[in-house]
Amino acid sequence: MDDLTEMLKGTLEGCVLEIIGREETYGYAIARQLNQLGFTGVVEGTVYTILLRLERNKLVQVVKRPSGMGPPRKFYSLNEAGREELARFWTKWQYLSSRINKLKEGGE
Amino acid sequence: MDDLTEMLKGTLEGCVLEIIGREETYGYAIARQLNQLGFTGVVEGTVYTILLRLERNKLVQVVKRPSGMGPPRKFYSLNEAGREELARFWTKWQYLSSRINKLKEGGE
DNA sequence: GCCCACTACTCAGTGATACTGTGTAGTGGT
DNA sequence: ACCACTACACAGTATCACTGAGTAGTGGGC
Repeated sequence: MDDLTEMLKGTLEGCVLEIIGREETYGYAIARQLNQLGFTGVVEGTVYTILLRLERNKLVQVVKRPSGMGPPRKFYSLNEAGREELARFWTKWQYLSSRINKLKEGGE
Repeated sequence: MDDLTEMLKGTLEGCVLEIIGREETYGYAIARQLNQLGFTGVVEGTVYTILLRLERNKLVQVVKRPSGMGPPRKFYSLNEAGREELARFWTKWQYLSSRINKLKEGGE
């Protein structure tokens, strides 16, 4: 698939929120999961910047735990603000994608 | 609706291409049409920057015509490269939106 | 013991995009 | 003369995904 970078803007962060909302997880695993989900070309560096942003914006709770497979991992889970942000994200996605699809189907 | 700015990145240009592809039209009209289609908050300045970019990237043909209602209008229509770009845009949209919707519906 | 692959995170800098604000200008109504 | 509406351009800003370089821990092959 072509480069999706620009189209991911504004949606990738929401996708990361969704993944974290399912179960407590960490950056390296999120990156691999995204790629497995078809978000090809999303590299680790990108995921880490999003995670640091989520932390800075106080949307997640962070716990550091030893790994056994390498350096310690930072596990992320959503707090109340994060769950609200995730809900807002899906509302916006629903709104926008429906408009775009209508435009695509020839709607005026 | 909340601010859609970030989510529009990478898709708004494609939407403008789609509108131009339907019939020859001009910036001011495109801006009003977008708002009518539910893309609220998209202002004229944004549309003009996109149009100038499309022109610079040689995806459109431009014709200037007097208006009778104000200053002359710049009418845009797609050339072959523009139609190809539009097709690529919809392919990418289809790909990405399907992945995101699958994620939303709880798919792993 | 030494290198290398894999795991795991950080951070400064880049490129692309939508938006803001300001300016210019033509037409028509009061 | 003034104002509203139409119509476009352009410099500057904010945000976001990405790049590249760096730091570290674990374990396997030689």
